[in-house]
Amino acid sequence: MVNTDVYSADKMREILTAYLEKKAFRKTIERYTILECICCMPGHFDVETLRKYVTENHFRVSLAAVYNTIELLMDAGLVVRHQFSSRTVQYELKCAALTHHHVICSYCGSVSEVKTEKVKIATDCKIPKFTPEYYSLYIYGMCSKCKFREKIQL
Amino acid sequence: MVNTDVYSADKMREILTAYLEKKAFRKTIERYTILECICCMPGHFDVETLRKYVTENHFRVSLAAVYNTIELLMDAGLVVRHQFSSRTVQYELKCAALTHHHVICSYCGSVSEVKTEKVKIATDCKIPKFTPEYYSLYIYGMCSKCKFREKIQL
DNA sequence: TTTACTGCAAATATTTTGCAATATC
DNA sequence: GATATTGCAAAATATTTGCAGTAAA
Repeated sequence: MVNTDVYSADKMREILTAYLEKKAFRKTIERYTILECICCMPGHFDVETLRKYVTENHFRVSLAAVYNTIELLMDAGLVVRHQFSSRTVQYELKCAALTHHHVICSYCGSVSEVKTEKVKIATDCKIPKFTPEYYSLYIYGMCSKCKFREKIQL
Repeated sequence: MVNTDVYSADKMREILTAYLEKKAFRKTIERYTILECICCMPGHFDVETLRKYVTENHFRVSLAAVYNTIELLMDAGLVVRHQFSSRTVQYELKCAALTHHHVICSYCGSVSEVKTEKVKIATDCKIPKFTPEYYSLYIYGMCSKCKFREKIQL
């Protein structure tokens, strides 16, 4: 059973600390600040938006540090990556991502969400030689706007 | 109910033709050749590999045409995009993708597959204002190799 | 004949890397 | 004090675009 609670910023800081200690990585201000900022950002974000947010609200960080840190936070299990369309890579707090799946309109590219409880994923067989930790489901289709647009053009 | 048959190359050519006619796009040799080549390629492929394959086996196509055509084939519902890791965008025939979900090791990045029938996805509620057409499920976790590696290091 | 599509090369966007400076351990 | 991590800028990579030429309708 996967835990779908949204963690507090405190809890996440603890997880990051435990991860850094286990891996013997350094506890830099940048790493904690970037995590802090991610916790403050609502929903999805991209690298540029995150960097702007950090820089404006706290202090200057280099692009390299942002990329490094996101990679590290993904490895620590705190952040996940999404690629909804070819252009933009987006990220999201993993504990937030666990609460919903993504619903993507193939026609206009709009992204919405559906609560995890409303979708059941059941693996009949255990996957051989694999221990699942996280399911990421993307539901593609046509949103009502595009459906309407299609209708009136016929 | 989603059709999970793997189409023949003929069937796909027909689908492409119907799509091009409906949209009043032109039937260029490049479009048919690229689709043909995709049908010959086993499993996933990236833009560069596809282009190399087309060029080596048939005739020279520009990168721009490859990008254009992949975009078009995705719109036609013949091809889907995957992004398993940050580096590589991969594509796959949609009718092939429908037969399996992707199982990705978060630690070493290896990608394997699990048959669609072995995983049940059930939406309890209809998704409001949305018509689903295609489900894409990524199962992240730890493969046996990484599990073993982790074990012997403890 | 018209113009959508291609090829080519340049432009843009995104991500990574090398190296010196800095901060953590 | 040793060195992992940062900042910066340059390099590498991936994708898009402008324009002239070609070919589909």
